[in-house]
Amino acid sequence: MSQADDASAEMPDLIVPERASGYVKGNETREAILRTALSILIEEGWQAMSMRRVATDCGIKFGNLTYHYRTREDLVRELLDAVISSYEREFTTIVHRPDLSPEERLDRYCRLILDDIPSKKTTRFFPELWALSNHDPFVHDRMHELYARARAPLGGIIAEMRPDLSQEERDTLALFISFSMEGSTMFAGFEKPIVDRIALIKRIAIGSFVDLVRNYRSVGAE
Amino acid sequence: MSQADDASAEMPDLIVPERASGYVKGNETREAILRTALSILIEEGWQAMSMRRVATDCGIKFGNLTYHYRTREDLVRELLDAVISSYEREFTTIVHRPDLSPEERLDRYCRLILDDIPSKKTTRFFPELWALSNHDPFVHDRMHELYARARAPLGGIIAEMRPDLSQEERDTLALFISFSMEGSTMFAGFEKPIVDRIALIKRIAIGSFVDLVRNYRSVGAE
DNA sequence: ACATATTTAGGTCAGTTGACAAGTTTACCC
DNA sequence: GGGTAAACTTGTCAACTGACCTAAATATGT
Repeated sequence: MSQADDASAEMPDLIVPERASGYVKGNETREAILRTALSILIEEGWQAMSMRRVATDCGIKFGNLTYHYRTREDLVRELLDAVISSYEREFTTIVHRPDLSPEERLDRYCRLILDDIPSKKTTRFFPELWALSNHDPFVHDRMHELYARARAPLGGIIAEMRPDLSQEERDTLALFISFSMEGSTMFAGFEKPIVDRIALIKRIAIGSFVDLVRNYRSVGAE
Repeated sequence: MSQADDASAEMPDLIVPERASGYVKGNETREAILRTALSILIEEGWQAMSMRRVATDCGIKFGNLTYHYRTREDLVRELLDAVISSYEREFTTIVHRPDLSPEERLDRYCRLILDDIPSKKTTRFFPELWALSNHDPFVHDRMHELYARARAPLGGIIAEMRPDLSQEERDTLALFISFSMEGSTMFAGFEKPIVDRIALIKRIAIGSFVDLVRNYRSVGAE
């Protein structure tokens, strides 16, 4: 369960779209390229991730890199897609346990996300993504697509707990819970000030979310 | 000059440390430089904010810019400090109203922050700051210093409401409320998907926070 | 008005960047 | 094994970056 340690920070999960060329070498190289690029992005940030730097760190020639990714934007797009896809997979294969009560599943969902926050990959990657999404419509759309998908199971749980609420209210509750946890990245993330208090944070957060969904009163209701 | 005018029109607040040289022209120029730099940062992101670009947009010569800020890092540091200082001032001159109940002050505090989220300056600046803080210790420390200061009044309110709690628990409650609101930036910020639901967001968030502080139970207490 | 410190202009410099255009080598299929 | 497409190498290109340096213009205190 502990994602903070080991090599997961340096060799993060990546879902690389295979190119149907019949050759395997190219796909391997592309995966190596994306892994290297992500590593640089995580370790040193956006500006350090130049094409030449990626090629050098990856151990391939610059020309070879430009063969696989003709422009830098091509590389960036596929990198973001690969990383985002890995999170999608992580979040869709969960909380499908009809034996648990909605409250228990809400607890597990939040715990899963909060457990992931302190990982180096998550702490470093998402702020870069947020910043980039402010200036790149493609990144913006792709990112919110991911968030909507990651939020979906939460919406389902809330719908079970509160069938009396409107769709909009349920969606907004899910959204609030979701971005509340995202906000912890800068404080409870990797090498952040309060990593030691993360257990208490989890207790407060999850308790608050469960209470919120259970006791939320609609605008009109009195 | 045109860019600088745009900048001053959209984000008036910027606290530029005056350099005690007796000359006023230089201070004016430095303010114009920082305003221009912030404008570029907000409009086009980090990498677009080169020294030459700042000089051009500011309407001054490149050499003049390098006179005022010998290196790019000097410029960046003073820019971040200037912007952060403006937020500090904004957040410390509030909620000093003994006539209001703690609950009301908590409400106002949260409302103040949430009202600021959709502004272009806040939506664009902070993600850049978060990303940068992951790779620059100076930015990291300065940022968390700001957050700690902005969180202080919240801690005071919570202390009034819950004198039974330990310092750590109160601090962590304040932290949770604080970063919960920060997380809304990517979703309820400027030109973000759900700006139209922001009223409901505020209702949910503030209601949830008030309930949390009121009803939070310590770990040991049963 | 003068002397002095501050501010601005102009230019040079080496280094890096991304895109591109040839080539050569390698891997795969029949 | 030979043919072909993919994978890779090598080199060039213009553009841009930040740091630096010197001289001119300007503002300030007296």
